[in-house]
Amino acid sequence: MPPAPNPERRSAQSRRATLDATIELIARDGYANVTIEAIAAAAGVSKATIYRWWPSKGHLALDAINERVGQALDFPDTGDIAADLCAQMTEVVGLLNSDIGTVYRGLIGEAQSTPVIGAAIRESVVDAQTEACQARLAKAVAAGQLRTDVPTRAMVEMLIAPLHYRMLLGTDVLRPQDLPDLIGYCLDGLRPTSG
Amino acid sequence: MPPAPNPERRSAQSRRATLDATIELIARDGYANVTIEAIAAAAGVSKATIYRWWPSKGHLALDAINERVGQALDFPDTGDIAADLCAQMTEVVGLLNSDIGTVYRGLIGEAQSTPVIGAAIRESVVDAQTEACQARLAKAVAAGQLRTDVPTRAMVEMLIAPLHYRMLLGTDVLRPQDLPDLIGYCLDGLRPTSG
Amino acid sequence: MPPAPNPERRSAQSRRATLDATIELIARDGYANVTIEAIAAAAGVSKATIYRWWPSKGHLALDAINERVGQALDFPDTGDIAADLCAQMTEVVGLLNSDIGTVYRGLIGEAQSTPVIGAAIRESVVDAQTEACQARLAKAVAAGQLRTDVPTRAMVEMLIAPLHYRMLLGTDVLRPQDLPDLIGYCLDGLRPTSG
Amino acid sequence: MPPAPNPERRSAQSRRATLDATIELIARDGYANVTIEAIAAAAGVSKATIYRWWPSKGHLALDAINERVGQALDFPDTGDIAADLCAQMTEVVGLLNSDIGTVYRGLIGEAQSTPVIGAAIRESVVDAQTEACQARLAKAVAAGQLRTDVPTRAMVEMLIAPLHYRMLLGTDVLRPQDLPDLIGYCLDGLRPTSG
DNA sequence: CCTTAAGCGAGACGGTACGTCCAGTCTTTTA
DNA sequence: TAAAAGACTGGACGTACCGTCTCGCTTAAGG
Repeated sequence: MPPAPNPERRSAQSRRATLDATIELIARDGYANVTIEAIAAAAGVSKATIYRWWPSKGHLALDAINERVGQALDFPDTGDIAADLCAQMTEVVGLLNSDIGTVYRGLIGEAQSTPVIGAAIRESVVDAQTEACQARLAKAVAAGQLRTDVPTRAMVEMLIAPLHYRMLLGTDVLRPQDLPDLIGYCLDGLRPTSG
Repeated sequence: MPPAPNPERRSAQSRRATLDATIELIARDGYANVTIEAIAAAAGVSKATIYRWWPSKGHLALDAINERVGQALDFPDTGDIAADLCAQMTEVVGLLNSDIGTVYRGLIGEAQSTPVIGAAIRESVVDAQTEACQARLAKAVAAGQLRTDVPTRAMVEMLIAPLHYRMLLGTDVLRPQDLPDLIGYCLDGLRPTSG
Repeated sequence: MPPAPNPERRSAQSRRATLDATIELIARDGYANVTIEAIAAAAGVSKATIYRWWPSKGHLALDAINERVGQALDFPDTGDIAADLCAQMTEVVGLLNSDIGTVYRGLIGEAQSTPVIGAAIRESVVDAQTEACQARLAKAVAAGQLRTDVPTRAMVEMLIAPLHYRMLLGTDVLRPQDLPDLIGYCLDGLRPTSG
Repeated sequence: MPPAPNPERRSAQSRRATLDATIELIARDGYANVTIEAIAAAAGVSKATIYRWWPSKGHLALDAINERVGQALDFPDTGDIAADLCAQMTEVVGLLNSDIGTVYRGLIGEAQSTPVIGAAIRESVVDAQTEACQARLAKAVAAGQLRTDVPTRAMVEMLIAPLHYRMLLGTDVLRPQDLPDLIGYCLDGLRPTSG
């Protein structure tokens, strides 16, 4: 095992170039068709430098995504749960239809054979989003806008799963304008019965 | 290009051994960690024979799945749409939790970087299932049990997407006993408003 | 450990091209400056093929030499020991001043840090030459032309060592016309004392 | 090109540690198996410091040898040429059988592919020894103990070459007790013919 | 005393080659 | 004539050093 490198001496420029090249190449050629060597060449960086800071292509790609998305994608709270969900999910759909989305798709592909990557995706992406969404839904439940007998986690999955399904298995990408209907159908089943 | 081989002279035994080894190895080691060479060795078959009959690991794995699942998984029609959906989806969940599921997961992973495989999965697996489900839902719509203003395709996705989401991104596999609730929440939003 | 390859199926053409490229490149660039990758590229052969048949650059280079020199370099026997030695050693000097000599030098260099190569050189080159020379000298001893109290092995080294010394440590290569004097000085000390 | 470093400010301690580590590591692992990085680590010195003062591993190793051997190894002059040669060469053999010898062997190996090192070895080691030996032999010639028609340079090579030959190509190291015979055979051919 | 300029350790960097592995093609032999 | 066996080219893998570089730290000299 090599001694852990010292992050303080890390070259910011190499880091930047590597992360950028990662996203650019994966967006162009597809996750599995991109090699670490190609990333190194495109970034003008040596392979050793990449391996010094990232243990695998998966970790590198995930890092690249997280860095781009930041801690963004917070849920608004206007009181109108349908509108708020729609606003936030529209942003998500925008991301998924961008280069980031292509990288994300590839990463989920990788995760099917590399459990470590699956765990890392959950930890740094999925869980954060899920919890934020659950929080917003919980407020709606408290406000009497949603049923109390459905766990918010189940609600989240009902809303989010179709996005992933379309991205991973569909031909046509999910368009932002499809969101209101989709959300509507879900909420219809999640509202308290008036009787 | 070599002349297309004559399927009539094909060795049934080699085919069997190859398909079986494919599923066994992928179930054990994960899709991406299995090489064609390993499959050939495990099946006691030569690499050339595999390449003669399948253009890629993806096509081979897909073939192996289809052969196991057959044209099964038809939807029953007892008149009770919730019960019928639950019965069929229980079978699907059973498959996804078996070796077949592992191969299917890996295949969807592959599809993220190999569009041909994505198309092949849709053609031979997804579309058939979707259409069968749509047909059963259409009957329920006609019987006045479901709303007429929601496309059956959208209904199908609401039901099926969470299964895939859990399989591809979850830690805990979806258990059969979770199905009734899941289906219930969906149908609650899909039933005609009584007023 | 990979299964031993089957020599009968070996590609004669790849073997030829590899051995030729080895000698050519080493003669041009010097032993240590030649990489296996460069040999592979120059020979139009893949690295894997080289590693399949030779365990290291040293073994490859030694093979290349042996193949060129063959079992040649036998000692003549005209009855005149001085003339016979001179004739044979002239041939040796010719070889050492050719491409083969450059490879041989490099190989001896390698042997200084890689005992396996040293042993292989001795086994396939040095010992054969030494024994042939000893045999010729033994005849001269039996014929009363050389002292009986000096081991033939010591005689061989007295004759052969200066060639190596000049090759490995000298600036000016040893010229064929220097041989008669060199041999003469040695034999002067090795003839029976007439008194 | 960086400005030449100022030797007056050089750290004597770093120099010592580097030279010692060089000999120790090469004696243990063999010349070619020792990296500059390993020397730096073993000496507790940074790579840059080594590169600041020595242009290559070869120059470093040669420096290490010279520093150990000093200007020693002068030829005695008791009047008995055989005894004097034997005395001095015994010392040489002692050195060659020590750690220094291992380094020297490796260095000669390096010289086969790096002409600069060959020249440096000749300049700082071989030539000095040769000249000293020639000087002693010249005295013997003048004293009528050796032939006048053989260049002293040729005499030196006859004596010295077998030592190198054994060191570079032999299995068994040359033992000190072998020296008298070896020298005897040579001198037998180099003495004036009494008739 | 205080600054400055060098040598120094540490170690990150762009490269190059390593020896291994597998993809996908091809040839030879067996049934 | 399909299939088994397996050698072949090609190319990426992840590792190890190369020789260069930039960083702070120490240390001695000169103002």
